[in-house]
Amino acid sequence: MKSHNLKKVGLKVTLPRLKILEILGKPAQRHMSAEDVYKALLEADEEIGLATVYRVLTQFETAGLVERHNFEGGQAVFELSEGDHHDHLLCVKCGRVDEFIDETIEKRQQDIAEKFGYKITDHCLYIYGVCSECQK
Amino acid sequence: MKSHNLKKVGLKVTLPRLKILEILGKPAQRHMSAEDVYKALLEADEEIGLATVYRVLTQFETAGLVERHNFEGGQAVFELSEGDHHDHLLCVKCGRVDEFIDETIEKRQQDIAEKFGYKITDHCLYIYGVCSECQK
DNA sequence: CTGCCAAATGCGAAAGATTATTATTAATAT
DNA sequence: ATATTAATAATAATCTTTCGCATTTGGCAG
Repeated sequence: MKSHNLKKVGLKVTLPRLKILEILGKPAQRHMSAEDVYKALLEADEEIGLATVYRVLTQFETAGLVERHNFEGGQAVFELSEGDHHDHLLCVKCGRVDEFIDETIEKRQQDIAEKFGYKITDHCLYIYGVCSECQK
Repeated sequence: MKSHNLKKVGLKVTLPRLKILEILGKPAQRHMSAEDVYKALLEADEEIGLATVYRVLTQFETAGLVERHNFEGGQAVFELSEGDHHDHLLCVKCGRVDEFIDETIEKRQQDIAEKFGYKITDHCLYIYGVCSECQK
């Protein structure tokens, strides 16, 4: 069933790709770095090289299956994209990530881009802070 | 006069630091990567090591003198901070960067963070697009 | 002004993240 | 089932950033 998506974007259905999709699909661990995905694969007893993970994630990004985020911290983070755009709230203490969408902000961004003469291709909003748990 | 800032944040006034401040201060080239700064220093006939550039930029960031941005493209980018917070519009074709500030968005972010129980420490909004020049 | 000491720098090496190379293997169309 | 083409594994290479340590320098006491 997932293989459907791969075929649709012109990618062969291979075991590494399916496994990586599966890992990213688990709601517990959205927002994973390539390294994270690699480790998760090892834990699932899948012998898939780190280079392959990077290659596949980049292909997925190009195909629009995942989104790449440049959060703070050096490593890019990937997230399965489900059509719905959203922005992010990140806890600087525990690394927790929350997602949100706000129409007012979306609209304002359009207005601003227009005012500057830009044609938007993409945008991202990261709010860093301390989550309720970590404030205690 | 610039050395004033350095002293105020508890950093010794050294030639590398002054030169780096000077480079970042030129309006033509805000938003530079460490490598960019390093090259600019070489062009100004200043023999300052790349490691020092990184070290100094990180210290400046800690001291609040510059801001670090994780734009797309692997390298972090630094910008002299002048008190005024602002967000960024980036052209994906030519690399141009425009700055803006929008109170409506700022306010909404506060509301959202509050709703999720976060205490904001920082935030950044990057709008990627094609600038008016590059649309021609 | 001189010299001391902590702090800063330079250089090279190391670490971390990501991409490229190439021989081998697997997926797909026929 | 087989040929064709793309994907993978493994390793090396690259790029960005940081670290360790010997040397130098800025700030300050005398």
